[in-house]
Amino acid sequence: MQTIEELLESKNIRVTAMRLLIYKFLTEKQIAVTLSDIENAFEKADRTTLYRTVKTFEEKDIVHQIDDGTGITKYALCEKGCNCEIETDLHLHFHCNNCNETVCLTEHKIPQIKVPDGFVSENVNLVVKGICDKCSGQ
Amino acid sequence: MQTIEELLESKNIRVTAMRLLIYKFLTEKQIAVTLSDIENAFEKADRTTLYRTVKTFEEKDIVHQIDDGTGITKYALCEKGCNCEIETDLHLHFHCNNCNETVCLTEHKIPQIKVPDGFVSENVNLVVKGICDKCSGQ
DNA sequence: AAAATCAATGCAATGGAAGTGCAATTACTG
DNA sequence: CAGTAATTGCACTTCCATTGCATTGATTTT
Repeated sequence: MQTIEELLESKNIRVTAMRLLIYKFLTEKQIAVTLSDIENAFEKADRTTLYRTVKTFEEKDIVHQIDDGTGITKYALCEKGCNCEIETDLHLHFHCNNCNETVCLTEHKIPQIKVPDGFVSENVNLVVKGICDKCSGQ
Repeated sequence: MQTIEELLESKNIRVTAMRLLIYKFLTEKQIAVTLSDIENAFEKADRTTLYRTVKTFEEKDIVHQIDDGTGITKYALCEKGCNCEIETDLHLHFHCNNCNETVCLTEHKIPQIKVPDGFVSENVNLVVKGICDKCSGQ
């Protein structure tokens, strides 16, 4: 079990107060968050800083970007089983039409998608929309 | 074989010169187009008109919206086999990282996606990225 | 056919999100 | 401790989506 400081250092990311806070925020949220979500959580910090922090995390494969079809890019921590640095990894995300939350279903692998002759598949983005477990249970 | 006029009327859309032109443009393009694409094709027309025309087509299930991950929404004509009015229809689109074009692969059905207990799947958006047939053939 | 009604179009403006340049600050290195 | 490099904050810019309102055009009613 390594600390957040150790994790950042192992990824060659300079440890700053801001980065620790944002990382902590991401671990607490179990869902994918937008930049605005982070912005609302840290009203003191500048939006650009948050933007660039997340971009840094993304470059270093600490978070991955999610396009769930809402038009707003979301970010989520890469967990064990999330090999998003590998181009061919299949990202499966679930977007709830009710609560508008998006979760990563990293443990749910999806089958290989066949494409017609001549097409070369490099990456797959799969977003399932519907009602999530929290909303369907009510 | 029905004319465009008849098609629009059957969908309760008033026939105007603009709408006929835009529909014709969409049939000629075999790929999904952005609003800007349409704008460039009709420089005389106002952007708002084009926007609202496409939105009207979308409401009446003449075109469907595609989110291919470029951040810009694209539109494509619904063809036979494209039952996008049906919530459970699987939209499979291919986005070429080389020429930046997006095509509908309506004839390529994808397998049922399993989601964890408690989750209810209503809709699936699947975008495959890679190199399209035109670009890979070069 | 003219008047009245309703939809479609064009113009102007707004809003939201992504991204950039630069100066100031903060953290590392020798 | 001085110098260097990275980080942060502020001010802008850009791009696309969207809306309000006035005007034009088409359809219906009398």
